[in-house]
Amino acid sequence: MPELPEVETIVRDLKLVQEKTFSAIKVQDPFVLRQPASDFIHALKKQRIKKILRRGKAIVVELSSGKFLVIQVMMTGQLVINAHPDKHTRIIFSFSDGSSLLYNDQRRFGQLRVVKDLGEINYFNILGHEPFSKEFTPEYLYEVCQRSQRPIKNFLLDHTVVAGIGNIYACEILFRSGVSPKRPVSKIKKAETLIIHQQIKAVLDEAIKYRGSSMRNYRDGAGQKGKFNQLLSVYAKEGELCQQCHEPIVRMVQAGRSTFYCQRCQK
DNA sequence: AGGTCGACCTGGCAGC
DNA sequence: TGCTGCCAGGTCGACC
Repeated sequence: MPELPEVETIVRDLKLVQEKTFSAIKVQDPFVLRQPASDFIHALKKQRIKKILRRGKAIVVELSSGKFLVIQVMMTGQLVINAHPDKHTRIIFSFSDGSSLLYNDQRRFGQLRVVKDLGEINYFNILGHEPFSKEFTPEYLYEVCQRSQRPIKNFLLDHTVVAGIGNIYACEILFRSGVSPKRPVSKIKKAETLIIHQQIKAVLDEAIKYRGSSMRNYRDGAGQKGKFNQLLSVYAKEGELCQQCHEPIVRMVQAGRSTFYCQRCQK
């Protein structure tokens, strides 16, 4: 899905629908719901949106009933305000003031549901620290690294370790840190975890400022693409020359997913 | 028990 | 043009 910066951008854009009240919900494709459509509609109708926040890569909409609408957009989900429905529109939310919000999802991996308690969704129970929380310290990162032999790339993708980092930003963070994606985390020195910790925050923060990266499907709440692509150094740049040493960027597969890196700059 | 892999879906693109 | 195979931002459960 959209990773942390993209979901954060969507959540910020959704401030526009805060305080609005759902008047109608049209389920075009119940496949994306994790409960019967009638339950979903019933739980939302006439509810006012109190607050919208992000946890990991999930969007949490707090309703006036005290329940939560949870949206995981996964790879291709979009939430777009006041747009025209198309063939990928799965849910149409209408508000009492005449405005609307569409949930579009090409691949239908996304999931929506209304719950009383976030603990009903296991994702929230196992999620690690948020990168921008005070709990996410260099000491924490170093300590969890000691307990594993996995390559650092796979480790950064593990949302039970740290929430919100996906394939694009894991690659970029490691490039900026000068650390090879293959390095077993237990072999990473304390000074290096300090740099990686710093780069996690720096890369994600910068990507949020640029409203995320749009490789293919990602769009913000207004239906616009993110602009961080132009600042990517390695992701999807196989064969292009490293901006630092001019060696070609290499692609390899780790845990079934593409990793892009510079063999000379990342040790 | 930690870690990896395939499945879940649809569609775009490269190569033949 | 049309087919095949590969690839894609995530997550979970099965399996080693």
